[in-house]
Amino acid sequence: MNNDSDKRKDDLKDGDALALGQQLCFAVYSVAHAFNRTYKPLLDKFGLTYPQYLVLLALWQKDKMTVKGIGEELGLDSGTLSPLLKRLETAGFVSRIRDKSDERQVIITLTPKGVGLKTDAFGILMEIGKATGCSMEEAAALRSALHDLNRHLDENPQDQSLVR
Amino acid sequence: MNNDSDKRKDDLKDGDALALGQQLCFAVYSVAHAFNRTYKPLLDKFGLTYPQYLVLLALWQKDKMTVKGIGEELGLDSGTLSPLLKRLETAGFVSRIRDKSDERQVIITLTPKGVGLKTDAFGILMEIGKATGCSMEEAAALRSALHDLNRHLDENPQDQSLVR
DNA sequence: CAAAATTATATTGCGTCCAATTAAATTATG
DNA sequence: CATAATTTAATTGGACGCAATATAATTTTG
Repeated sequence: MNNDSDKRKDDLKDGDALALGQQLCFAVYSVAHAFNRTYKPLLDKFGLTYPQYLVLLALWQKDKMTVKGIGEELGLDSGTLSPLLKRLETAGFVSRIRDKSDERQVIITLTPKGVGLKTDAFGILMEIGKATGCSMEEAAALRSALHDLNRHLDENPQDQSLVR
Repeated sequence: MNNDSDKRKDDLKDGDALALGQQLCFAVYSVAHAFNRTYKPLLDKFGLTYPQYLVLLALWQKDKMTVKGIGEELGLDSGTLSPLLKRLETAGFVSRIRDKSDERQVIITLTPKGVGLKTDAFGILMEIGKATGCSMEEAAALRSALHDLNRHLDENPQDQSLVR
């Protein structure tokens, strides 16, 4: 059923706030995919996926972390990491050894092959740097803005409707 | 303090360029996950996932798109969209009808239920806006920077190392 | 027109992701 | 010190995301 005010519903002053192009979340979503596409051919040479590469980045900073420790660094849980780490182990980049003093924990350690890959990572870093088209300063500024955004989103009070 | 030669082993000029915190890609990756976590409780109320919500956003802008058309809007292929759209159909948000004039194409159309959800989407938009902690201007600036980055990454010449 | 090439969608397989559950080990408590 | 509560990983199931392949419809070309 029509009336003469049909059109008004979607003429909000600023165009349509629900347009994909106006959504910050979609911009982030798209860039995340774009990074993935850019990394893929570089990481394929080593048989790595991007999340696997992130785990190696974490281990190059601090070797011998537990699964939980890696999860905290990357924001991933054991549901993601357990199978991922098994694949890294099968590929020979890390070892998984249960902590003798606390058998609940599994210590992830870089193998020599895993350590050796760090050298190649600088090449990847360079390629990605070029691909972004950002200067160091631009990249730093963008990173900073994203860190702030991340902090805000994570501080977001969880859904209160279910909290007694 | 220690002997000044101690720290030389890993001082590649600017600290460690491979640190997770210094990687723009990881900042983007983390924010994408953070957005997902923020959206989840809001979308759960409607039984939607975030990618499904993106499809609806696209259809609210332009209804009756083909699978390919939606894929171009969102940067997704049929491997992702075919099952996703079936779930949206099963949930009653869209219909999938093969184009009579070109039976290769499937036209995705919003059902009344799918159209009706647009009203609720404004509420979600508001919640997300609050959660970002960004002003309109900050969000617009960040979006713009991300669009530039996206463009650069997608323009990145494909791996030339295999091309002779 | 018939064969070949192209296009649009669907399917399969693998690797994330996350929620929920399970199992084992450790710590806290009565 | 025995049991309850907590902690850590692993597992399971559902949903992306993408590469590779398959299938059917359309267009191109010889």
